[in-house]
Amino acid sequence: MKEMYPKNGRVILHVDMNSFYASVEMAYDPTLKGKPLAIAGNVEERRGIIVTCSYEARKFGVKTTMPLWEAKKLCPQLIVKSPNFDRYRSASMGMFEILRQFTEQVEPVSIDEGYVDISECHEFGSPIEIAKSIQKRIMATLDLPCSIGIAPNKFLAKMASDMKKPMGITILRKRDVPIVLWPLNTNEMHGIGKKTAEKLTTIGINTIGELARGNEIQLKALLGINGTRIKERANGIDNRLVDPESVTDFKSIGNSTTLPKDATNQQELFRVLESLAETVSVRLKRKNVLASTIGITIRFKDRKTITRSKKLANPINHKDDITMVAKQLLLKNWNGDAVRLLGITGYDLVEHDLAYKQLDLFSYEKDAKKEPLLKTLSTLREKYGENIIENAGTHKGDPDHNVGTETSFNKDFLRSFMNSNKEE
DNA sequence: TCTGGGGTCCTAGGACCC
DNA sequence: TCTGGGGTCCTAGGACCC
Repeated sequence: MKEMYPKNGRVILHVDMNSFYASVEMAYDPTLKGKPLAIAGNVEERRGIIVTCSYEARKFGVKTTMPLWEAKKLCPQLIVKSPNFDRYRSASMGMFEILRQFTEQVEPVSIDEGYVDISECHEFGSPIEIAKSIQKRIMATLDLPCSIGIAPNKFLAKMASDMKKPMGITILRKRDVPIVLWPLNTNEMHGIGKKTAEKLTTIGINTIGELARGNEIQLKALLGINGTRIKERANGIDNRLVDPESVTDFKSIGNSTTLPKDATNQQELFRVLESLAETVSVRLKRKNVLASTIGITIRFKDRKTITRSKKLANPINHKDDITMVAKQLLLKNWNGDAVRLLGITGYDLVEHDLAYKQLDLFSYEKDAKKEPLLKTLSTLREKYGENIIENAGTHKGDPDHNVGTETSFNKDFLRSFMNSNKEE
């Protein structure tokens, strides 16, 4: 083992659940096992696509992202189920709990995959033995299959876990890279999609091997920093650490929906925004954060998609506030064309406690010119009740009307506050 | 009957400030 | 009189992944 993994070398596992949603459904209802099963969004409507499918369904050519009608044409006996995210989330939690039985150095990257740094994990045997134990334990307790890649870094572990499915274990050492990775096309590489692969062909690079030997200046000119990065990866180099904390600092929370049919009616679009805002609000609150930037996504009939966002002076997470900003963004940027999809996303997330701590600091601020803008609408609501904002807005010239004279903040503040979160 | 919904990271231009 | 250079913030879009 010492020879296999040099003293300072790391040992990273990438654990990848096999056709996760479908497997969870099969674990939940074993009569589904061995049958062609697909999980699809919008099953009742015609906009549904395949999210995941069982290996039995794949034999018929059914693939992820394929429209549902097409999948049914390929496989008429296909069993189709709507996703049940609560079920998947709890299976996912079970899976990560098992990984943490070996080490705390676990980094979830999505609901069904994660990295594990087992470099310091000596009491459970060799890397291969650990991978086997993980696989067995996940199968025994959750009835779910997974594939595991073992490598000296994240990139190689990820590439390795993809090589044998289902229930595979693959070791990919750095010295295996020329034989195993270099013959593959660049688009087989994690991090290279259609567009990048196309760009690479314009400078005569088609395989990972050609990329590994590619001209760095040329790659950088073509792809920016990513050019340098993918060349390194093609050479088996990747120094990113396994970071167990990365799950907790999420950057955005959003919700979007493809409308049952394209819409041009403003009231209809407004109602959709209200419902999206509600979901975003609930999710923000569940994670105990507020959003300082609200963005909307509009996809038109022709699939052209635009995003528009507004940075707010004050972080929010109340559904009415999110709705207000989203509606303004829509009014300002919608040209009346038929809309296919609408979405709302909150960015620049601030922890609830932090936002309130800032409030306390600023509640001593008396100088109106220094506008204590860190106060939040939600905070005001909590202190002064649900109607404060609307009332303050309606009672022109007397924003204090419903606040009471004893309150610590002044009209100037409220006015500047209203302005900062309203027009423009 | 084409093509969902959840994200992350990077780039680039303009505003603004010193 | 005819105009630099750097840094940061904000916004929009694109590529990629599951």
